[in-house]
Amino acid sequence: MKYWLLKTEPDECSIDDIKNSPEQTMVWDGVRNYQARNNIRDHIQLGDLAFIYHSSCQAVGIVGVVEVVKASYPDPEQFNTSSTLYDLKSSPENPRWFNIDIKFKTKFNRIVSLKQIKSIDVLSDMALIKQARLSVQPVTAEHWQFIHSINNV
DNA sequence: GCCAACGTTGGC
DNA sequence: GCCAACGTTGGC
Repeated sequence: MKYWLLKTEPDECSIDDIKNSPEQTMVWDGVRNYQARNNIRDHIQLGDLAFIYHSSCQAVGIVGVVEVVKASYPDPEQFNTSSTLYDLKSSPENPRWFNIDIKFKTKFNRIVSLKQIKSIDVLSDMALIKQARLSVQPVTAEHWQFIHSINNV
């Protein structure tokens, strides 16, 4: 089992939106970056866990955990000409973009803020810091556990 | 809202 | 395949 971090703008989709969805499950779509796509398509597996990270908002940081309940499949919206996610250069025979489905697991009592993460030596080599714009990124078991230990204090 | 960082596109 | 121009992300 692997660990991940998924970025989202809470105005679009927050941890509460996931929690309040039917079956507490939602489609994770809209990823249009190749490295993030590769992580979704090739590496994320059923049963993996992921942090949800709120970006571009007042309180930036990790807010909870979700579980991958469906492995990658082509995003149907890339073929929908009236969708903002439409991609002219993609085809059903050779799809470019992939979704997963995720299910709410836990919401942290307190956010683990980006500021906190940046201030902790052990976490300084997280992709979150080193590769600030990667919206779907792996998290090591060490970092995963460390962040949980912060939250539990 | 600004703007630095950086990913993508497209001409050559 | 290079790289300038352009577009987007995301912290502040």
